[in-house]
Amino acid sequence: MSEVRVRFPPSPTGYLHIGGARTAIYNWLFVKKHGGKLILRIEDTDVERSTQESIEGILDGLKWLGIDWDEGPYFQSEYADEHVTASKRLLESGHAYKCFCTKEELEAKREAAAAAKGDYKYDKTCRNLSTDQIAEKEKQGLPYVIRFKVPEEAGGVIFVDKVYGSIERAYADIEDFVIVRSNGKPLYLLSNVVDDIRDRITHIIRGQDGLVNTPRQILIYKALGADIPVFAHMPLTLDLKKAKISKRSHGEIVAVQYYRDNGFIPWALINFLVLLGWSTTDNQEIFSRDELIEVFSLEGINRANSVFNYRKGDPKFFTDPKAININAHYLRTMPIEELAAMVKKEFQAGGLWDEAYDGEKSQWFLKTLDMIRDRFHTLKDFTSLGRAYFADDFTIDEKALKKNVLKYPELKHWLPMFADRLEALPELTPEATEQVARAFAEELGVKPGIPINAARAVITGLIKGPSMFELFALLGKEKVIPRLRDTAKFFEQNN
RNA sequence: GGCCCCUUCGUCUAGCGGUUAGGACGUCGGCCUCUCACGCCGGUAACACGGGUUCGAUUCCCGUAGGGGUCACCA
Repeated sequence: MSEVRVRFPPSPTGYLHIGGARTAIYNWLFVKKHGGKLILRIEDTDVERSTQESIEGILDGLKWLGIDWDEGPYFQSEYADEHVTASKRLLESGHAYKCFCTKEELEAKREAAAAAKGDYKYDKTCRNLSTDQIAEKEKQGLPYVIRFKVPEEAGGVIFVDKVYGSIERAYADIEDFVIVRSNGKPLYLLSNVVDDIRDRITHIIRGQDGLVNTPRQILIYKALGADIPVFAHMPLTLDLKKAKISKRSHGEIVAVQYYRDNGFIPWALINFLVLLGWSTTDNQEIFSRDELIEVFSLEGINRANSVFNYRKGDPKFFTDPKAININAHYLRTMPIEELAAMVKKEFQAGGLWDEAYDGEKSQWFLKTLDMIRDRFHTLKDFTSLGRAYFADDFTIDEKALKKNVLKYPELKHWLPMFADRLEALPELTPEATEQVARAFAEELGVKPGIPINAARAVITGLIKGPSMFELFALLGKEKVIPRLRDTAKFFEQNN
C-alpha cells in the first residue's frame, strides 16, 4: 500500500477555531499513526475574504498546539492554472459543458421554483446546445460558466465512508454543478479535487458538512481518471443551542487563541478536543502524545454531533468544564520542569519573573509550583491566585479577609504576637512552626484554626492553600514575619 | 421544502440480541484536615416515541418526532 497522505485545508477567513483545530488534530493523529504525511494547504481562492492576518493566525494556532505538518503550506491560489487546465480537459472529454445562462435567468428560475414550492435544480438548458449554437454564442462574446455533466442514467454515486458507512446519492439528485465561474476562476469543488489529486491525498478526513460534497467530487475524480481517496467524515461540534460552531457567531470562546491566552496547556486542549466525537472502547480519556497516536483510529469516531458545553460568565468554568478539568489534570500531574517552563512565560509576561528562578532559586521555584499547583486550573492562576508566593503586591481575597481575619478583632494583636514567636525560632520548619502555632492557640484559648487560617489570609491572600506549616517553611521569615505584623492595616482599611 | 446524516445520564461517551445499562466531567453527600484543593468512598441522573422481527430488544427493520448538515458563478 502506498504512503498515507492527508491534508488540512483551512480557508483563511478568520482565526483557527476549535472545530478546525479538531479536524487538524484528527488528520495529524492519523498521519502520525500511519507514518504518513500531512499536507497543509491554504485554500485562499476566495480573495474577497482571505487575509494574510488570518493565515498567520491559523499557522500560529497550529504551532501553539504542536501540530506539525510535512508539506506546505501550499496556497491554492497558486494553482489556478491547473484547475483551469483540468476544466478544459473535462470539456474536451465531454464531462463538462459551457453554460451561457445568466445569473439573472437562473435567479428567476430559482425564484419561480421556490414560489411553486418546487425543488430547484439547473434545468440543463445549455447541456443540449448544438456545436453551432455554442459557436454562435461564443462569437457574440457571451460569458459562460463551465458545468459538470452529471450522468443522466439511473443509479447514483456510492461510496463507503469510514465513519458513516455506505452513502448513496442518486444522479438525479445532483444538478449539473458549476466548476468554473464566468470570469474564468475555478470553484472549490473542482480546485479542491485537482489539488488533492496533485498532492496525492489518500485519505480525506473532514467535517460532516463536507459529506454532501463528496458524491460530486467523486464524479470529478472519475472524470479526471484519478483514484478515489478514502473518505472519513467526522461529526460536527455544536453549541449549546445545537448550532454549528462558527467564528462569526461564537466569537473568542471557540478560538484556539482564546485558550492559549487563558492559560491552557496545548496538549490539554488537544486531549479535550479529541474526545469530542471520538473514544476508545475502554473509555480511556487522558492520553500522552504517544499513547494517543497509538490508539487513535478512524473507527473510534462516532456519528453523532457533539455539543461543546461551554459556560459563559462562570469564573471557574469559563469554558467546557471538562476542558478545564483536563487542563487542571495536566497542570497538577505533568513533570514540574515542563510546567515551570510554561509558568516562566506567564511570569515574564506579567512582570513576575526573577532570573534567580533559573539559578539559585530554582529549587525553591519548583517546590513552590509543586505545592500550589493542585488547586489551580490554568496557567493564569499562578500569576493571579499565586501572586503572594512570588511578590508582595498581592491583594487579599475578600472572603478570606472577612471570614478569617476581620471576624476576630483580636487577631490585630494576635498575629503580630505570633510573628514574634516565629521570629524567635532558629528556623521555620514545618514541625517547629506547628508546635508554636498550636501552643499559641492553646494559650489564647482558641481553636488552632483561627490563628492559622488568619495567617494564611494575610500571608497568601487566599482562603485556601497548602498546609500553612509547609508554607511558613517555604516562604521563610522575611516574607512571613512582616506580613503577620502588618495585620492591623486590614482592620484600619475596613473601618 | 428537497436530499443526506444523527438520536444512551445536564455534557462527552461505552455498549455492537440476554448487562443491576458502565465510565468521565458537572452536581450532591461523606472521609481526610489548619483551610481549600488533591485523593478516596458514596448518591443523583439516560436508552426520544410507536410499531414490528425475535424466546428476548438500548442493540436489527420500518415509521413518527426532534436535531444537524447541505442545497451559490463561498471555501
